[in-house]
Amino acid sequence: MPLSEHTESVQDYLKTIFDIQREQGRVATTVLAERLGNSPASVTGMIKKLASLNLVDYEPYQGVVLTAAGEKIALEVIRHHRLIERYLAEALGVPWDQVHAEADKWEHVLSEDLEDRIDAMLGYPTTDPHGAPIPGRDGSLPPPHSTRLCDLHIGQSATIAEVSDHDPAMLRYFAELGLRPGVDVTVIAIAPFGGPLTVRLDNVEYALGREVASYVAVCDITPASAE
Amino acid sequence: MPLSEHTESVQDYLKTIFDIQREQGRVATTVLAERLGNSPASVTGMIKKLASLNLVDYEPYQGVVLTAAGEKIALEVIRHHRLIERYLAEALGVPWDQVHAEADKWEHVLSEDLEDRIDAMLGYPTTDPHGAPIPGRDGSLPPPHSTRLCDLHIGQSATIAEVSDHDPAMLRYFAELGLRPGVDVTVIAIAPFGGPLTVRLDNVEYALGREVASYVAVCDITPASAE
DNA sequence: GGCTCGATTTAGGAACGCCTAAATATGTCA
DNA sequence: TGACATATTTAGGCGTTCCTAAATCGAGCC
Repeated sequence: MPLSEHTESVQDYLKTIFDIQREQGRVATTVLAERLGNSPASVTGMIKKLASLNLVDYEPYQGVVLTAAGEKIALEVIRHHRLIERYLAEALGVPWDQVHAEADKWEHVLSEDLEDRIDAMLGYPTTDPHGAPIPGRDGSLPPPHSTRLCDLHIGQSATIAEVSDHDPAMLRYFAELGLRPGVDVTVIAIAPFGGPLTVRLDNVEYALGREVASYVAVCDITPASAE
Repeated sequence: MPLSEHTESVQDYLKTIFDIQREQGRVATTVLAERLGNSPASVTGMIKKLASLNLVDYEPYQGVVLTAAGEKIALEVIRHHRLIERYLAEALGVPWDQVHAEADKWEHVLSEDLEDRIDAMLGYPTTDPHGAPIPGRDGSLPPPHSTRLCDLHIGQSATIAEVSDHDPAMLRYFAELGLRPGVDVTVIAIAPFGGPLTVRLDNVEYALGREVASYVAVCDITPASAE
């Protein structure tokens, strides 16, 4: 059953369930409600509908998990979303803190034909501007990054793989620092008692809050004290 | 009141009312219903809503006319639509018989910011791929073309100004003929009793049905028998 | 083992945009 | 002028998605 047979609401629910599921496994009603900005009661109603469409497995009081069919649709929506983000940034110069909001609207009206044209025009990209992977047309998606910037030890270097796109203000902050996917980072110091990390980016040192650093995923990590 | 404060339905109604009004003056319920693919009863309901929003002047049993506020919104929607059509054709290579359907979906989710970026990227175009004028940001729009291809006399030449985009199959036919805005055309013969016109396009002669020729607007007409 | 608090579901309802069927207005033609 | 055909509106309803308020479940704590 193609994407377009489902309402925008259904698509948004599936996309959001997929995201939460990646982080937390089973998806609780309240968590979903909060992420979507709806009341828990409304979410229960929609969940029942999704269950009757066999898009989620629903256990009352126990939350939901996507079925294979639901996951397939979620991945199509996410593919649209990330491809559009990439296109907006690359072809139209939209700042990276704005592409998410824009893509949230566009993703629901993108035809398959246009999706293919955009994909080809961009040279079949594999990540969006925040470093998040773009699912393949076949629904393939690499596993999430296992290491965050805040997990590194002093002296370790790594490459920025992905930054969270949930807060536009944080994205503007990252942009100011030059902290973006593909850039190398080295941890210079870690203050005790949950204090800030000192990192070097492009030969400049910055102090980053521990929480902010948890929103940055890294890869290609060097062994500790390589420096 | 900005565009985005109105539902997609309202935007579609206003856009369609504007189009019909240009051709026929006051807009009858039935005509609007047919163009939108809705039942007349549904249209009456929506018309009342538009009237209560002061977007149309409604006289029961007499149809509607846009108010200044309604016209402003209609022009914004049409600007979005035609700018997107142009963008799709030019930047993404979408065939001109498909841009209309695609734009009908995209027009409702285009932010002002993105509108400006697209406008600039295209070099502030004044027409869409079918030759229809793109309203200015200020709502300005040139008057409709006064002459159609079927209005020309034998021997007259003119330039194609605009073709109707209502039928994708007809657009594909026009594309085959090389009949597109900006191309010069000369009327070689006109068969009697409503018969076909023979026209020359790019040094090739074609016979065109009278009705088809009525869907083509022309400009820069030479005096009769210039040839 | 009962209690209580937070999470979740049920109940009831609203706005929107569409529908069909039935009633009513309009305008034209004899 | 009256009757008919057509255009239009009214009445009643449906599906979707959301809401608030009230009931109910579940799990940890005393």
